[in-house]
Amino acid sequence: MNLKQLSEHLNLSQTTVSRALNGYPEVNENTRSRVLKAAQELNYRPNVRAKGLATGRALAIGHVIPVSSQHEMVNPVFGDFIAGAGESYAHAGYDMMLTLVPDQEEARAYHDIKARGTVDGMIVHGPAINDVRISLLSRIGLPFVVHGRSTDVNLPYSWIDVNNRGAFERGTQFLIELGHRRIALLNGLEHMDFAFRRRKGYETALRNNGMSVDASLMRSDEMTEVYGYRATREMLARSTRPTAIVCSSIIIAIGVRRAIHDAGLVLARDVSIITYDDALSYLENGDDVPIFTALRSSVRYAGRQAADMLLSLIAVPINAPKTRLLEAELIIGRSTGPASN
Amino acid sequence: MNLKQLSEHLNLSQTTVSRALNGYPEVNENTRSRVLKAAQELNYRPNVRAKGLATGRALAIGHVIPVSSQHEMVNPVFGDFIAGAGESYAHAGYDMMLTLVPDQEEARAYHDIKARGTVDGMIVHGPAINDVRISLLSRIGLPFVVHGRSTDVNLPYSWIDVNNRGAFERGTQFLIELGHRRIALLNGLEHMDFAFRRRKGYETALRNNGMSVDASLMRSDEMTEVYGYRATREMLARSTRPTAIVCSSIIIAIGVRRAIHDAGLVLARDVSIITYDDALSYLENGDDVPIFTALRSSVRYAGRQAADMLLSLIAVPINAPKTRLLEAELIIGRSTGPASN
DNA sequence: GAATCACTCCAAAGCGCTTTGGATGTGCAA
DNA sequence: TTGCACATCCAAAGCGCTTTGGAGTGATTC
Repeated sequence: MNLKQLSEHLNLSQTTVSRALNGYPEVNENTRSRVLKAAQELNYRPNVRAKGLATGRALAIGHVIPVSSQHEMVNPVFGDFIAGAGESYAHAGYDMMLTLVPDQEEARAYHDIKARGTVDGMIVHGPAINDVRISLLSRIGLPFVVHGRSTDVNLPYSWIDVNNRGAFERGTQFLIELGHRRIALLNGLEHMDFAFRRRKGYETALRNNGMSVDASLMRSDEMTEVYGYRATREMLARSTRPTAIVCSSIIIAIGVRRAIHDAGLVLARDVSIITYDDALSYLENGDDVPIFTALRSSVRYAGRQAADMLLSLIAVPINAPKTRLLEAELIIGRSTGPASN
Repeated sequence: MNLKQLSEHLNLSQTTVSRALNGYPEVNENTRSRVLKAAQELNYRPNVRAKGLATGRALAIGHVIPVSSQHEMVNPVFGDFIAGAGESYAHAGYDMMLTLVPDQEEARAYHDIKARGTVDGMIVHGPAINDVRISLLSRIGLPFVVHGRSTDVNLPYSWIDVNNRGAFERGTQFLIELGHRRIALLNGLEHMDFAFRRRKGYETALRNNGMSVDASLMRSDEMTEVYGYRATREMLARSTRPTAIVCSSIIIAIGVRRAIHDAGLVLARDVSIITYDDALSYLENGDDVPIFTALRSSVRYAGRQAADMLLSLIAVPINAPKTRLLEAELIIGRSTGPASN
């Protein structure tokens, strides 16, 4: 069933039917309801490609998912972010287009996508420090929203981010107030902007309290369970082991907990953990009482906000960049306690 | 830069340029290389929408992601499956289109997608027992591949699946041979086909060994860490607690491990765990020595295979349904030991 | 020398929609 | 009655591509 058939069936022109369906004023209300009724009954759906060709809009949003080429790893927060964004797209009648790209090829991928004309806008995932993609996309002229920010980029651009620095400063401060002095940081890869900011927050808290920053207590890697385990096992084997560990992901924290158990130590009593928590649907941080003391911010919510932001940028393109800074909340769970020595 | 501009720049017709770019024979090789060179230099990319309109093909594959409406949960294996599939699509020049749909509305979603004409084929995720979507898609006439199978559907259809039943039979048998007699099952939701088959496998192993199936040792729910924790805590509190637990997901197993620790018990010595492991990139089951004894099959690999299968079905539509049954391998880790009593 | 053929190329139609630029009809003021 | 505004509708162009149905040119065949 296409427009032509529908309009013949109604004895109307394609013009009128099209206008009736798209809510234009120059059509009689009786006619409009006739059209809508018939469209409903005949299960008519406009062909998106044709519509896109005619309007120049693709009615789709692109997500370029960087896949770590060394680790072949997809960021686990991705599913929930997408779930949030998908809700907004569905409401607005937009499709979501995914492209998975090895992280070095991202720049080319954006060019391709622009040239192919399959999307009206993009969400940029996983910004690094001084990320080239931002100036690239600005030049390309495709509306975009960054999930995160990029330190050292001084172009204006739209983003939604969590206050990573503030969150980690607060989390670290919390541990310091519990008496901890040897506090380790198991961070994500620090060329990533979020990880960079988290380290800054961690360091700020230490310095604010007159403590020195000890490089041997800081790690930076792809955020897996095994990483958390190994790094912790190694640190706990030292003569002066850390009494608290700050993790950049609940998955790391799970590995840390395993290492603590394996070492015959008790969580919260011997070693405290505080972790960042993206509130992933399948990795809820406990139910009534949180497992981990955590800095929580829902990545799903961020996805929905990012999508809304992008859709409004597309609707009114003259807009100045929009930004939104979310605060993570500190959740007290059962993984922290006063320093043991 | 579009075809018209490119062809004017080359002093050729659009026809010839189009044919040169698409590898048709009726064009002089000198001309073709001239065209290719110019296209390269001018960074020409055909507009996908226009191409799709003209050919009737969308050059995109649809994935409808069911979102559990009660739990707002996105299946965590999804990211890795997509990563695998994405590799195949990229090679073939296909885009990937995602639609997130509350699980009750799935049927309508497929109709919409077909009518909108945005995709050439679909991957069906998370099939239930007797899943209506299979007959629906057959009727709609859109090529599709199911990730999983659907018991009680007797139409022919293409699928790729793991031998869930065999895997769980084998895993349970392994525990029985270690002397376990009270073996619990923490399964996924059993209206889902994979979970149904897993239970069958588990029960088969018990029966084969003359053991009875004890409903109080079986749970079925959304596969989260908290579920694993709660169910285990509750079972361990009984007078006759299970000595081994079979889990349908490594995330459940992580919750189970936590409950075992919390109960003051020791993994493998007091309680054994064997789990299904999708080989998720961010939840690797340890490195050298696996954390959990597991039935492992890479969901990423399945994604790639599913995509290849679908692309070949699209290329040669007359094909009979393709099917592929993967075997999970049994990995011996440190979560299993002889029964303690 | 005419007919045939292979090789190259092109003009134009068509994919399903939107949108421009009227056309037609009606009511009302002058 | 004329003129005009307004409401309602339509024909046709155009979005960027593919593909059909030739057309032109030498070379080959008889």
